[in-house]
Amino acid sequence: MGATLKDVAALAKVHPSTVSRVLRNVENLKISKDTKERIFKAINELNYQPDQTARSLKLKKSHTIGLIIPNIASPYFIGIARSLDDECSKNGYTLIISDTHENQEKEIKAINDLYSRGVDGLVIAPVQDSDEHIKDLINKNFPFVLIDRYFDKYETNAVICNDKNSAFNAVQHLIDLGHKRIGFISGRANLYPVVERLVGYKEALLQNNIEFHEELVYSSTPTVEDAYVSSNKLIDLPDPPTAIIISGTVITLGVLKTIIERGKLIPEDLSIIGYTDTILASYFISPVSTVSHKVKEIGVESFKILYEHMNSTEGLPYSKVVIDTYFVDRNSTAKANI
Amino acid sequence: MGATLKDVAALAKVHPSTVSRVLRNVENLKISKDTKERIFKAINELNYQPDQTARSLKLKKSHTIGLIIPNIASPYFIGIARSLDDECSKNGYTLIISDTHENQEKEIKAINDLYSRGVDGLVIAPVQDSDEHIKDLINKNFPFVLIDRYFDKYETNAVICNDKNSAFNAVQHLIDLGHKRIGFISGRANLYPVVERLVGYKEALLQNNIEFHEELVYSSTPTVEDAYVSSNKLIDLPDPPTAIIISGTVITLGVLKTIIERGKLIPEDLSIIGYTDTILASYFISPVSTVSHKVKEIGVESFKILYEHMNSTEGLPYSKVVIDTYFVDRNSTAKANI
DNA sequence: ACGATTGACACAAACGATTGTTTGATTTGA
DNA sequence: TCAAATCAAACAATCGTTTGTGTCAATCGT
Repeated sequence: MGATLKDVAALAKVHPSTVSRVLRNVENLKISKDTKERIFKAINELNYQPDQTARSLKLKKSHTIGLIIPNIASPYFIGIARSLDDECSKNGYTLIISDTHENQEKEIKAINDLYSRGVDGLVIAPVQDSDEHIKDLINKNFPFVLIDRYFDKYETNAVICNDKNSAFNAVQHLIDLGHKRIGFISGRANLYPVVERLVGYKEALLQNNIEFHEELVYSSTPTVEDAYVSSNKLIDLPDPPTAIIISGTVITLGVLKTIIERGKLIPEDLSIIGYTDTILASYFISPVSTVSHKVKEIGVESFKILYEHMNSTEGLPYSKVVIDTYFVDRNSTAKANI
Repeated sequence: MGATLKDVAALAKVHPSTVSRVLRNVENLKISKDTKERIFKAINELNYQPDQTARSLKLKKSHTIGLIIPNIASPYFIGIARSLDDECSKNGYTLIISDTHENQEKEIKAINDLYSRGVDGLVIAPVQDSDEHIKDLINKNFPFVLIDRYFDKYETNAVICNDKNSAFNAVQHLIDLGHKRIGFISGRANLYPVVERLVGYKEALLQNNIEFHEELVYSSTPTVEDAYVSSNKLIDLPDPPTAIIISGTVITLGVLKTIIERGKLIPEDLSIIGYTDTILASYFISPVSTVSHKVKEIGVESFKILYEHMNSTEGLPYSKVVIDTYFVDRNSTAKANI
């Protein structure tokens, strides 16, 4: 395609290695001013741009990192992607985003693909249907950090949210308003955040001497349709919940659909607290109070950790960062009317 | 990192070139079964994965394409990205997404970065503040396709939407309902789709003998805040519009904010038609009828065109594909009450 | 004034693959 | 039976950089 180092060198009548050193501004470099000028002139004239592929091959560094997320359409993950992308740009890295569609095979393929493409590190929100490939990465000593989701059985870098706490607080908030029958609807049950939130949910009940009822808890695929079905079942219960915790943006939409159809008023008939991160939550048919995540921080922290691990040969200890959540009140909760 | 061709070759006691040929399954290849088996065994044993960087360097093909979009948080562009990503996966390409934040400099940087990283082609939704860099790509004869936005002054590959028509139809729809004062709020005025939509808007008015009023048209930055300001100005007009065409998702949110605050009812007090592509539009405070885009087709078509241009040395003619839009009625328009 | 330093660059070997060309061995054909 | 054809695999150059090591002249110190 374009001009190469050799072309530049030929035009400037020097050796390619000299051009390379001038370009990289190697330390303790002794090159005459005249030569430098000739080189820069040649570079301009030929509009030379270094071939990053060749550099990567030689340097064994691509200045590229991969982000593997289950759903590129989710505002939550996109927020993280954007933040991570910003950090990358600032530091001269290029980000490659891979969408696994919450599919374990695609995730494994993506990891292999990116690895073999020579990314320097990986940020992964794993599907969590299996974990052998994660173990592989650990064994290879390849730099990566898990986000949002975590495997208790492995020690890895991770940036996760305070899910247990946030759920505990949300439930406590509802209990304080007099609610006793509190529903919990979420996406896939095996996901770390869902597990943790459920733990927080149960702990809050326990601490307030409220019995846990299995029938108030629904997990499903993260689709509007499934959430619609789940929420309808909840409402159809003989003794339906007076409040619902909703785990996930898409799930929230499904629940809203039910609520509209059933003519329920929020928060008069039903209090809801969602987990979602988007300005859109304010514009929902009925605005939803949410437990929100500092998505920006997740991106920043994961880059920071990854950066350290990419640029150190010694076995750095793993970092596990827990990011706090915050509650955004949009008046979708009210006192239980008993 | 991992094992190389050489390692495999050594273990299998053959020459690296043999391993390479066996792996790529070169045509007319004569290799004894025994040797092949030894090679595959070695590959498995060493868990060999070819170094794509080295391949790219040698083959001058990276099987990578770049997508440059102004806003990765926009449901519209994410839809395109997802579709394009799917096409890429299907065809063994990796997609690198670059977010320009609607910033011209970042776009230029992104193009240079991706080019120098050796992507085989580019899909670009340009910021359209300048176009010299687009001309550069043309001169370099580098494969790329413009999406959503287009430069009338250059002939390039492009996949764009039928914006003039869609706006014409939307306005006609409103006129048919008896509306005469129809507002138009959009993001940046210099963007191709905005320009086209405005043309369609004006044509519809003209054809129905309705005078065009400058004060009914607002363009701004694509932010909730600006759209909020614009829509307030529209409503504060001595003779305010009875219907509004809203160009863009974020702009729609700003208008909705105004409408809620001012206590207007949709569609009783005000008819609105939005341009946005997302299931979310159904869940807005007031669902918005929209002109929607076949985002999936945009991804598919742009990949198809790009693929052809990447894999042909002869100067292929440029393709310009126009994708039709479709109207989704969510009852946000009603007869003008005069 | 003469060896030692240093300045300014050139040389050449990598990095890990691909591929046109050779080489030696085996088989074929007449 | 022996040259020609075919088979199976090795050799070596190359992609565009980077970087350790040479080299040769000019300058330095004493």
